[in-house]
Amino acid sequence: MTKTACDPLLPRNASPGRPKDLEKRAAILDAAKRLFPEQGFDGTSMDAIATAAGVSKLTVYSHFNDKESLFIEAIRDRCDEQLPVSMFDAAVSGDVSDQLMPIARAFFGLVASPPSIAMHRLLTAGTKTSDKLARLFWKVGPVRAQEGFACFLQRADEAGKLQVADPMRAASQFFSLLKGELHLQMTMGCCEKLSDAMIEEHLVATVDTFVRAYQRR
Amino acid sequence: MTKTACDPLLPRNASPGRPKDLEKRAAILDAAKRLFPEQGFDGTSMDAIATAAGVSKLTVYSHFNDKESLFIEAIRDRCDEQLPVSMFDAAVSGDVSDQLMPIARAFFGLVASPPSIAMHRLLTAGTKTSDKLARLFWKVGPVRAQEGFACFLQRADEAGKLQVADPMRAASQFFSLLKGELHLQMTMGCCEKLSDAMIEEHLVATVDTFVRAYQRR
DNA sequence: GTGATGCTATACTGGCCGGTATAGTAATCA
DNA sequence: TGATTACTATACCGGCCAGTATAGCATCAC
Repeated sequence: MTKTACDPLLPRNASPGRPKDLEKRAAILDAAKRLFPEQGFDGTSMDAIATAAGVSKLTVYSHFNDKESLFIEAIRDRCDEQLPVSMFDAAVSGDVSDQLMPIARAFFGLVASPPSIAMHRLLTAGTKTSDKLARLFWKVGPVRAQEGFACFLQRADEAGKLQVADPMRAASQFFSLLKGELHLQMTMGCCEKLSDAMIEEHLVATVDTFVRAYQRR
Repeated sequence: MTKTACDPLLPRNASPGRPKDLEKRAAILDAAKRLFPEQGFDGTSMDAIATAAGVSKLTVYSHFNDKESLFIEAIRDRCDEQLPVSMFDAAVSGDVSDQLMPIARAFFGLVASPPSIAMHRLLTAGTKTSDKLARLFWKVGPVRAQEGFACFLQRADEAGKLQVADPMRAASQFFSLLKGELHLQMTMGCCEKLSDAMIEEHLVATVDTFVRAYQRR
């Protein structure tokens, strides 16, 4: 029997000619995901992206309609990647502070990472483009994390470890405290050194304050 | 007697020709202070500033060396203007929460104002130029406010109203809580509506949490 | 093979912008 | 009055960039 190269069960490639190279598309997207956060929207030229991807500029335009489309896809990808999968599904047991500390470390490590800082800058740049993105990011980023952590807090409340009337607000407060002035300094780029000891001290103080505010009374 | 126009007691105008028009300089600076926050550094052209100031572009360059110099002077001016003069000098008396609420309202009103948001965006833009500025802003802005509030907290501690072991950290935490996710949403530009009721609710919850964490025990 | 399409290289258009040049007018001093 | 300087208007330079055009080569389906 003749094994036709075009399996009718697979998604039919409508166009007869040479198919687009998906690896090139990925390379372009990778370059965009790296360059946009590094240099901003205005600061990143399509030529630079094409060069970084090892591809001609026209190829970039054949895969993506224009600069804005590419930007949006790149940022959306980054959001998905950085989303912590399941950080809050631990059962409530033992000392609450001991359970909060790893969560605090993970969250701070996430938002304080250079890609997250770069991301944050892009989203707060106030561009027309970044507005649509910000709404999208808000749903898949902060909101999802808050819901997960609020869930954990509710379980802690039910287990009698904490007293949390409004878990979503408490979760939001916890994350705000965690970011704190350190995160602000980082986004501004005027962070002196930020030793690990300082960070750990900050995390401990944050968990401490949070537990004092929401301890059972 | 002849009243010479050149009073030797006044600062001597070294140059013989026509003096620079200080009003024009002020107009340029005003335009820059308005346009830079609105449109960012890259997004604001020197032509636009000259036009907005009702002045020729060359006059702009005669008063300011280049775009970066103008940017720095404009932002520095804004920082000085928005600095809250003395917000924390109230004596500690009566219910602490009642004293914290006006501070919370004032601080939130300040950082949530459109000029502050625009300012914040500029400082976190990550430009080479904004780095120097951020350090400068850090001293005259957040640090000064934290010192003032930390002073208030220390007095509250000494009066037995609160129990604050580390006033500076507590002050930082209070401000972080106050900004919270609302401020983040604003800087991203995806704030839905933000009714006054929501804001007041947020402020009350913040003060409440803060007092619970730092109440005397 | 044939035809259709993807990719590359290069060059180009049109526009914006930072900064400069020129030439003329206005204001101030001696 | 004359010298000097500020200011305006306009034009220009050089550079960067988004996006397009052209022409040739590469790769796929049939």
